[in-house]
Parts: sequence; C-alpha cells; structure tokens
Amino acid sequence: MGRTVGRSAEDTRRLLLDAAGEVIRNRGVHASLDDVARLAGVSKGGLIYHFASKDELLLELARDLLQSFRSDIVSQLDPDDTMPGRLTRAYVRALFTPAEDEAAARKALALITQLMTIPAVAELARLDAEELRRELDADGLPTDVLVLVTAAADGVDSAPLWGASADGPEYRRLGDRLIELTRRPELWNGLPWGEG
Amino acid sequence: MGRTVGRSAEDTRRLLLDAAGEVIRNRGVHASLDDVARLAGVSKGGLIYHFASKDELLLELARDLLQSFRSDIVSQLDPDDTMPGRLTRAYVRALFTPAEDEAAARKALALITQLMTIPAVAELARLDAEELRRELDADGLPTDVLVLVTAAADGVDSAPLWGASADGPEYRRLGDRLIELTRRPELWNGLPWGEG
DNA sequence: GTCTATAAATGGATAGAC
DNA sequence: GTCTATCCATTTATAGAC
Repeated sequence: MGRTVGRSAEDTRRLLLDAAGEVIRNRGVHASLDDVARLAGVSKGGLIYHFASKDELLLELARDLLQSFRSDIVSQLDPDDTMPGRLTRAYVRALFTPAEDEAAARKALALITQLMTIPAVAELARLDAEELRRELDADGLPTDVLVLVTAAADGVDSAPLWGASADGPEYRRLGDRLIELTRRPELWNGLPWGEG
Repeated sequence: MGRTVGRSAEDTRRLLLDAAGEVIRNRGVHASLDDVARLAGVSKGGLIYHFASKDELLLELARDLLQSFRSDIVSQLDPDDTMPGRLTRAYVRALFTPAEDEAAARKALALITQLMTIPAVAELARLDAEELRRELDADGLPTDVLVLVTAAADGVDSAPLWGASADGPEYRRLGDRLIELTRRPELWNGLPWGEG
C-alpha cells in the first residue's frame, strides 16, 4: 500500500463525492475538477487517482445520489404500517423531510438534473425511475390516488428548481394530508373521480 | 447600417436564442458559443455582436423562456370562466399541455434548471416565481386547494427531469380532475383537511 | 496514495477586415 | 451586420516525484 494521510481510500472517495456534489450543486456540471479537489482538501492529481476521468466522477456521483434517495425512502418505511400504500407513504415522507444539513439529500434532485446532461447518467436515472414506479404501482393503492399523491409530492420537492420556495407551513401540512389520503379509502370517493 | 444578409437584427437574435436553447438543452450550459453560433448559421463573432457575453446570452434566453411560459398560461385563460380559480386552471392547463415537438416546451424546465446556475438567472427566476405565486394566491381558491393542485401540476410537469415519463393516460386524466376539483367547492370537504 | 508540473485542448472575448 | 484571426485564461489529463 502506498503513502496514506491517515484515511482510507474509501474515505477519500467519499470526501471527493461529497465535495463534487456541493460544488456542482452551486456551479453546475461544468465546475472544474480543481474546485472539487480543493474543496475535498486533495489535489487535482489526487482526485484523478480515485476517479479516472470527470465523467466517471459524475457517473459515480449520480449512482451515489440515486442510491441514497432510495435508502431515504426505505428508512421512512413504517414497520408498524401494514396497510396498502406503505411504500407510497414512505416516498411522500422522504420527499417532504427537510434535510438534516444543507448539503444532503434535500437538493439531491437539483443535482441530478445537472448530471442528467451526461447521457450515461440520464440512462441510469431512467432505469431507476422506472423501477421505482413499478414498485409504487404494486403498492396497493388505486392508480388515481397514487398518481395524485406522488405528483403532488414531486411538485413540492421540485419547487426550488425554478426559484420557488415550498417551505411555508401550507406545504409542510400538505405532506401529512397526502399521507392521510392514502390511509382513508372512504375519502377517495370524495375526490372528483371517485363518484362515477 | 452595416452589411446585412437579408434578415433583420431581431431575426438574428431570435435565431441565436433558439439555437442556444437547443444546444444547451442537449449539452448543458457549458456548451460553447461556437456550437450555438454554428447551429444558428452565424459565426462566433456574429453571435458576440448581438450578445456581448455568454452570460448576457444566457440571461436573455432565460428571460425569453420565463416570458413564453407566462404567455402559455395567459393563452390558457378561459374568457367564459369567471369562477374563482380561473388563473389556477389556466396554470394547470399550461403545465399539462403536451409539447408540440419533443424539443420544445417539455424540456423547457430542464433548460431553466441548467440556466439557474447563473446567479443573475436564479434571481430572475425567483422574482418571477414569487410574482406568479402572488397572483395565484389572489385567485380566490382556499390555500389548501391551491397548494394541492399546483403541487400536483408541478410534479407532473417536472417528472421528465429525473428520468420518469408522465405521459400515460392516468396523467393526462389527472389534469382534468385537478381542474374539476378547483371548480367544485362541495368536494373540498371531502379532502382530508376539509372536515374539521 | 497523493503531490507537482506540464502537456494538449478548448473556450470566451477582442480587433479589425469586409 | 457579420466574418476571420488571434490572444489569453481555463481545464482535462498525463508523467513522474515523493
């Protein structure tokens, strides 16, 4: 093994991926490797040792983000919840949960959008979205309810992307209400399409 | 006046803005001025004559896109509709209207997201979003209904951003139903929060 | 395992011809 | 009003030292 500085190669990769996320969120995908390296506290040469090219760094970053979004959802699954729609509720909770720190999952989708300009990332995201959609489809809710609830959650989550802010109390309450809607079949008839 | 090629300066600007949109949609904000100029059929020098810098080009492009989104909404206003929520309905219709061609409005938001990495654009978008929100707030719907409906519309509109596609029949129907929801106050009590 | 130095390419912007 | 030529800064990536 070579000369290390008191941390493992894995730690350095993690450091670099986090730095890349932070830099790209703010400056876009065309942020330089130098910026990323500097923020991570390593040199550009050091970065290139861990990620052979910029595209590889960005692809790994995308993979990492998609995976962490997935585990966000899983961590929101309620063990005591056995009703249909439990994955959908976890999805809503994941999207509405404010990030612990600023750099974390909250802005992950804005970052993904930047990364989507790389074809390999776009393909990865498409496959991931398709699989998640299949799992949600199998979650036991009527399609109409599922579509409404996930669309509303997506909308709140994506608001910051075009300059809007969705952190007022009315948005915070919407999450609870969407979850309640998935839990109470008697309300589905009150929706515009439930009566025919 | 200088040497022209059979079109006005305005035409050339339009040509350049369209080309910039097309190129940036596909290659991201770091696409080169050369690429933009080439697609528009002018030289890089020609481009720089019309837009003094790259940032100016991008800012103008953002302004153009926000404006065209605004007129999309206005064009969806129903002159016969005098009920509260008419702007909200126009908003929903605008977001649910499928793009004429693939490259057009459907990807417009992906483009905006790219542009948002430029600070001047981010500020522009923020102001624009705030004003639209004020207008929607004054549209006569209860906050809870407005928030649900606009969030759902935003969600559908933004789905392509992360690889999902929202063009199935279930999504096409959601638009009609959201609009119906804004029109029928008697349904609002059927929503999870309408009963207390 | 990480650094410095540098090669090679590209991009933004200017100057001036036409 | 647009083009060519060119300058300069930036950036990715390589080579090799430590």
